[in-house]
Amino acid sequence: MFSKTCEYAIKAVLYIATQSLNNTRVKIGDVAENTGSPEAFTAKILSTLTKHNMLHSLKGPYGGFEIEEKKMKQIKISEIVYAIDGDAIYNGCGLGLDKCNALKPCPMHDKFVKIRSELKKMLETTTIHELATKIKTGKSILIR
Amino acid sequence: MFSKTCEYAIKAVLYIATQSLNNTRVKIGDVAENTGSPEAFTAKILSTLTKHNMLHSLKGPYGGFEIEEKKMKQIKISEIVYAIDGDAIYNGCGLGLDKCNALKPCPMHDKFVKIRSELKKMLETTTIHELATKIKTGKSILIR
DNA sequence: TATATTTCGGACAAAAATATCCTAAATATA
DNA sequence: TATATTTAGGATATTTTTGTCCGAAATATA
Repeated sequence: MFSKTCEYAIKAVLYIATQSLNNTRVKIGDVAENTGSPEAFTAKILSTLTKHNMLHSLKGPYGGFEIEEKKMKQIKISEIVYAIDGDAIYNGCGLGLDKCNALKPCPMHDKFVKIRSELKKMLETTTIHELATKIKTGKSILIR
Repeated sequence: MFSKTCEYAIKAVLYIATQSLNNTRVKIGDVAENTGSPEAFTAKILSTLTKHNMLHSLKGPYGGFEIEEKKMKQIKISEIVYAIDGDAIYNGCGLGLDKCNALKPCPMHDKFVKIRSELKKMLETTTIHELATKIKTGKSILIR
């Protein structure tokens, strides 16, 4: 569904968010350890997300990553997916046709549109805050 | 959603099916040309599908691939996907957790289960014959 | 039987995705 | 100011996916 990179990105953001809910800033090493992701690769991804203004980063001792509660409530999972994987999941043809639309549809077009619009809606209505809260209250996990 | 290999596989099967509806047996070159797929790679894929007993192949002059109308009506898109991509799309965790289930769910588990069960149902209720007919009647296309 | 045609299958190649390493830049603290 | 810590970013490496090539096997036809 998502690329590995995108899975890491979502998990990283959620881990940082849960820690930010406790006013704790986290280092890359912590993120990697608590999401089961490769550290150096995670660093790249966090850098990208920081540039996209989804995270706040601070260099130096006591530095790390954090995310304001206000932002957690604004940012939707769809935005992370879009920043990392682009719009293929939302707009690409399920059979890989260059052009595929209602006028010249691939044989699965209608069926795909239906599924994907639900996927899209789901991602666009799910906030970081909602998921981070699930983790904080022990209702779900990010690793194992 | 699907791997490139799987996209080629579905398109190839559908092309062969539309031709079989006209009692025409097709060669790999025809398949590649009419689905916009690389020929040698398509050959590999068709070989796999033949082994999975989804297609019938014949070597030699006037040989090629075909699929019985009876089979077109039996075989679902889900079977092609499973043969090529395995069950990750049906059972894998959306965030890539090794173990993710209702008891120890990732934060997106419930939402993913909902989407994926619809995707699964869609793939499991769509037959080759249904889609091949759409192509034959000009309602949809496999290329461009 | 000889030849041409076609799929089959193994080895190999290229491209893309995933992952590592290392140095620079920033910054808190002593 | 000197040092330790941490992110940023470029270069490089590894793995996986996608793709090619070529000879072998099968078979229709002359």
